Amino acid sequence: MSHGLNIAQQEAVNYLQGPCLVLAGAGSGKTRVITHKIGRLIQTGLKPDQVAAITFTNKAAAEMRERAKALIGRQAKGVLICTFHALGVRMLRQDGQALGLKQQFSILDSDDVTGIIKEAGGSTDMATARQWQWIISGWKNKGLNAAQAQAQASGDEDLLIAQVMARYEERLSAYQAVDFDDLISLPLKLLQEHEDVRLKWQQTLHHVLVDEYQDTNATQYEMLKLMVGERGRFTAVGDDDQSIYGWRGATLDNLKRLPQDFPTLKLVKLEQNYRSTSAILRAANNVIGPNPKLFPKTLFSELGEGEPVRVIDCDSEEHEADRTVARIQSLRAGELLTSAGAQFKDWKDFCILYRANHMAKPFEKALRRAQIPYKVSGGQSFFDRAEIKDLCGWMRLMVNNNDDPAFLRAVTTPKRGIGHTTLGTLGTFASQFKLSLFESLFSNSLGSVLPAKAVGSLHEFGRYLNDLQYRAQHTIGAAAAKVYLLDWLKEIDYEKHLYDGEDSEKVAAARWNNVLEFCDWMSKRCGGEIEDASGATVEKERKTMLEVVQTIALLSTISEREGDQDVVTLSTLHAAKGLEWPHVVLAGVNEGLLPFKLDDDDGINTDSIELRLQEERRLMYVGITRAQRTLAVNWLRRRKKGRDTIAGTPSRFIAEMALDQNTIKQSPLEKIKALRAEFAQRAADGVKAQSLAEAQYNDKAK
DNA sequence: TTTAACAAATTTTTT
DNA sequence: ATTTGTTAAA
Repeated sequence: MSHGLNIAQQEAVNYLQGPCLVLAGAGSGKTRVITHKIGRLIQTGLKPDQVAAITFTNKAAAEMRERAKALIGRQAKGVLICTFHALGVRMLRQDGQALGLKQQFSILDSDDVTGIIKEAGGSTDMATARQWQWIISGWKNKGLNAAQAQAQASGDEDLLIAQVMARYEERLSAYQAVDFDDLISLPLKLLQEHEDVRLKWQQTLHHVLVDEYQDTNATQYEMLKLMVGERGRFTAVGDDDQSIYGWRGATLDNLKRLPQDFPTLKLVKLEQNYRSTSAILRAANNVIGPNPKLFPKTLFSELGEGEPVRVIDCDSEEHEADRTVARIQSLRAGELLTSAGAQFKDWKDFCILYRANHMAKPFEKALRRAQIPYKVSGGQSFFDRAEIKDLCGWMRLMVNNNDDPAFLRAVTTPKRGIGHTTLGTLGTFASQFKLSLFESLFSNSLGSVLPAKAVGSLHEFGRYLNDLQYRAQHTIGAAAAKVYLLDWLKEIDYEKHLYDGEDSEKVAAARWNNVLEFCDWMSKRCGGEIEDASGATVEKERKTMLEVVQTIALLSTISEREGDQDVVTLSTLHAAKGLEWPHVVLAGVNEGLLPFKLDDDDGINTDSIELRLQEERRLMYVGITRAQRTLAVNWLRRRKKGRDTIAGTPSRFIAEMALDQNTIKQSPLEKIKALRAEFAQRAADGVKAQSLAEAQYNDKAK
């Protein structure tokens, strides 16, 4: 099992006795180590289902499963490879009853959560609701419940939010629903308070591998500790330089504490990079250099110097997109390369990375104009689309009648003469009698608070839902599911609803297409026959529709086979972690974007500016190290900010890359430095950057 | 009371 | 440019 591994990798794979921490630098083959170690564990006699590998994203889990399958064959199927959250769902479905959670609980997406918090807060607007949601989530990730949050609250606002949190939690349990944070904190509670459950999981899982360990938060670490128990049979793989989820509660403390909590911890460092050229790696090392080191390591590459890193200055977002498209086309034609070597001519060899989702738009436009196929990953997911959320609302309500957010969505789509006034009264009625909205539909005293007409429409809706529910229980397998779904859509006349709601026929058609795709996907998931990678037909476990619906909230992507599409990738830096491309363009590397504006303390972010800067630097590092052969770094002279345009300054990280003078053709390093100094001076003088940009622009016009 | 049309305001990163 | 709150018509 150790063929093709270097010494350090072998060491990590073969150490099975106890806790093991693998410090894996970027591109050092950490997925390889994990998959080989899974194989090794099975080779030494463990059954596949005694091994678990936990990843951070669904995508990473999918890839891991793929790689494991390639290495050890069909046995990989039995290995539990999933995200922390998916593992949490599994635990709660199996043993959640011990916490008073019924098996058919709902998982709320973050929009649902915002809505509930808004309600729980009384008269709060959307923006503050989001802020509070953020803060509450932060508390939950630290393992605090509402009462504890109240106890540690500092200041009136914290106290108020803690009270809202208490009401929010009440509602969740009334709805029999959980949010994303609960998927970690509730299983943790389960393991803490129920010894039988804890022992069961400890006996089941003989070895747990954790990928991207640096991104775990406090509750995840506690959960891991309880899962592996005293014996501490686990392998944590991570890189402190790639920790970019601090804003989500991830903490490097977990890395620091590991050697203390497990004194027998075996430490292995992977320092050879197999991904990038020396030129790229040097830039990466220079950027990360100023950050304090938890475990010092020196990455090296044997792939040779390679192409110099390019810095490209652009006039605007549109200009940047055009230049980037031109660059991609040139590279595909074999131009721009100073040295011969393997060329990468497929669209899928190219990737454009940026800080924030909305930055994808200009690139999408330019790529479409140039007729280059592309995909946007890590943006708005398929399941965030309004039409899909409509359908999921119906299904969630079918699975869990107490799911009030789902009720509200379903009852109003399509419009059936029930509006907010009726729903408002229904809502107060329901909370008065401590019923869910759906339950109160059938209450006898409903007629005393609502006009007969409204009661009639509500009853009709309720009866229809019961009917749907009944049919869903008897619908098993892909073919039946498909018929069921299409019948349902016809009955509620959803297609008409889409065309009515959209003034552009094209958009409506696209939405309807999404709906059909969703039905297709749903029915496939219901099992029966499914084609696997090789096109062979594989029998999958058959599931009822209800079972499938429950897992939807966790998924972010619908296409399971996106790897083999030959398309250019657009992605956020965060979503790009763990991935690599021959040619990478980092877009919008400006002060204020990357690093993101660090100045204003809005009171939400408790971390110091220095800590936040360090995380931004790691983000830049992650971006640079995605590249295998060529890397271009763009910055904007003028960029849009809200409605108006402001002057752009190159990111300090560009200077920190310490590129060779002569490698910066378009924009010499000195020029960047001078420009930055100039802007800094102006800012100090109190001159608004905007007016400076105006002046520059006018100069150019002359 | 519902629904459609209109005005206003809002952009970090993900499960 | 999209999405939320507001107002007017049905």
